[in-house]
Amino acid sequence: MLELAILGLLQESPMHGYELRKELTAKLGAIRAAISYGSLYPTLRRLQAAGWITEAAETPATAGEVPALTSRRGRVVYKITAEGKERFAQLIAQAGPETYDDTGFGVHFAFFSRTDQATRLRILEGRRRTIEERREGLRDVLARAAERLDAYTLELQRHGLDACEREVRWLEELIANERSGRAPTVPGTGTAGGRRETDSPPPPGESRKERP
Amino acid sequence: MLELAILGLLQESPMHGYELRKELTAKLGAIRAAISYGSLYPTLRRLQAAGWITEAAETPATAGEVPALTSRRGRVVYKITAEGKERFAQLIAQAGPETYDDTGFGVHFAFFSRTDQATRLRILEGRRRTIEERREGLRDVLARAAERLDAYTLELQRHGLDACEREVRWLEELIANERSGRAPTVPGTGTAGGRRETDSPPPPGESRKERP
DNA sequence: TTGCGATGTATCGGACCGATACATCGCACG
DNA sequence: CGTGCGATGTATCGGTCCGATACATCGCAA
Repeated sequence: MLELAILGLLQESPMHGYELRKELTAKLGAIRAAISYGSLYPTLRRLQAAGWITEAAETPATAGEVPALTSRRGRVVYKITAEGKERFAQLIAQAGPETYDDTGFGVHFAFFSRTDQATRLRILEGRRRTIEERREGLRDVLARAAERLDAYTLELQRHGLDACEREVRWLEELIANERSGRAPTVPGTGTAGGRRETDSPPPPGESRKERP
Repeated sequence: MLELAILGLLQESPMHGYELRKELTAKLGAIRAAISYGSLYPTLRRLQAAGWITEAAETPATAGEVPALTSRRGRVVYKITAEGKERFAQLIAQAGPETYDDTGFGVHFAFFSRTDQATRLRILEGRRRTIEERREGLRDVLARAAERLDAYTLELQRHGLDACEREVRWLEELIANERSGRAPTVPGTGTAGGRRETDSPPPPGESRKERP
């Protein structure tokens, strides 16, 4: 999963580790706390060994103002390679069971703008299936084993069941949206504090400008 | 976390691994998929080495009907020891940062009926704090960095924000309930199919009988 | 009779986390 | 003027947990 996320982010622009972590946290903040360096750096090394990313020289472009005072240690900037882009495309298109668990789905969803519509639909439906099964499991426990469990455990199940039902409804909307045209605008979610309408989402085919 | 859950379950009755996994899945189904044997068995061994659980002979009580046909291999039944109960009490009472993440909180909450009220309150408030911070982070991203993110990523954040707001409300109710008396009855959740009122939860002070 | 699904125990490699260490930079406060 | 602290930045280590896999028994239905 980390591999996919890193490849996806580096496709937007080259970055060094610290920056990568911040972007990762911003992009995936809804699904996981914050990626650990203990995972990040080893993964970067692994990706580099596989030839999917390379180290790029620290750009002196914006650093013109600041002179390279002493010697400028550290700051390893990574960029994605052509093979890396292929790898990303392959990872993003294939959907295994791990694509439907909380983290896996979140990461895939976060890169939906780089995913073709058929795959998006497949993933959304797979996720729905997964959540529906979890929901049924919770209903079973609540209906059949309620007397064996204490009040707190039951309350936990109820809260979980509620979350499942909400997520299924959310997915239904996204799926309907996906089928009937473009743009992930879910009408139900209009209270997010910030303004909506901020950006007019691009039509389904993502704008492919690879020029730097 | 697994350690805590196992100790908690074995306190209710002795079990073998397979059974333990099923009970674990039933009790924690709302927060995590299903515990892996690759975690369960090594943990059991660790707990046994520490002296917190012991192997118990297969009870021949209910097996009176069925004769021990060949030789009855396998089926290692574990039971908790006095030291194990102490360990459980210690783990359940202390609250570190890991007590407030999704899994940690879920496990602690699932054993709230074995937790004293002061600790329950402390944990609920800590969890609320954690979720509030997550919520603020998401709001910040949605308010300040919205133009940098694509429509799908934004939708993900909105969904996450919504989940945070719901959980905070849920926690508020639980906290209010906890303060003002007993029983985790959250009025909002009254549609769970099963009957409530099934068990009258014991008054706040748990019954402390350590005699074996 | 045979074969399949549930029960049951077990290991191995790999992913990811939390703690920790260490170095530089800018700036606020004394 | 210095000095110390918070942000930036790279890196490793031990430990927890997962997913795949292997293997054996039991009851039952085709």
